[in-house]
Amino acid sequence: MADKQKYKRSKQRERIYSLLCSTKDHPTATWIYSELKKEFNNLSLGTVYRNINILVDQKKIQRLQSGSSFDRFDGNVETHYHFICEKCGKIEDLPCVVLPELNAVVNTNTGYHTEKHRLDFYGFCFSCSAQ
Amino acid sequence: MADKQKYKRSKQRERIYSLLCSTKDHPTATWIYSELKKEFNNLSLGTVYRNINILVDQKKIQRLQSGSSFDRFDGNVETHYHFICEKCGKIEDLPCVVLPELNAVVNTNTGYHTEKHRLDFYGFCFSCSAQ
DNA sequence: TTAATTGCAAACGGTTTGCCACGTT
DNA sequence: AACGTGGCAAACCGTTTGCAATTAA
Repeated sequence: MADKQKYKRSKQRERIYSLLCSTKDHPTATWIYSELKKEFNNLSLGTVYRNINILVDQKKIQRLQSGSSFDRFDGNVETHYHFICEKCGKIEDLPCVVLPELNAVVNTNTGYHTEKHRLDFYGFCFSCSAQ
Repeated sequence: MADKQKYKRSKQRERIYSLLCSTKDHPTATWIYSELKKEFNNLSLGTVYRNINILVDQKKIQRLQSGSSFDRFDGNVETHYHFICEKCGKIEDLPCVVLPELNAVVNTNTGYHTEKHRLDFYGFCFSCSAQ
């Protein structure tokens, strides 16, 4: 995933991409694998993961994930928002007012009913932006 | 983690809880383990995980995580918000307007600089709330 | 005494990676 | 020819779990 990598075309990657664009679901790697296994008899899960990472690197698809790979825990159970450093992964509490009216926006403008949301802001923390 | 489980006290759990309350960082299980290993010589990581889950179950702490355990991917790289079903884990796109002014709120009211955020709403999807 | 908790080690499950053959340029 | 890609299987790593011994109620 180096910066100056030259990617070549591959049928598998193109199908993964078109498959992801053709659905409004938010597929998992395993689902993509089982779908494309029908077309590519010898497809392996490793290939799916490798290509997904390339596509994310190319910014053609996005990974829906909170940030770091392991769970983090918070002794503060009150709703509050977080600032997540895109470089070091540090999570900091935001001294911001929580906006319960966001729930109301969703409840009146969509068919969904919600009473809870999660809001994370991304950027560089002080020490990382100083570097 | 059944509903009518009666939890007994344990020194380890009480220290995990007080440790989580004493810091504004958002520790990982491994960090908690290495801190408390100093006090409990034979502490094991399994104990930390078990007690974390109990504390989450008791709603004394919160787990900072997006939802399901495996990554999901989206062919739509435009910023958009999601509705996540708390029961089945399904992720759906919200036909909502994105609110770039939320970034401005953070940038003017806190010391942080952000140009990107992620907003997830939680609730029950149509089929799960029908049940 | 009963049942929850612990430490230990093995198992789990999603993801990554090393290797070598194959495909693209 | 040079090098990215695929398939396969093993490795990785955070988390969970089975078990026997310990501890709280």
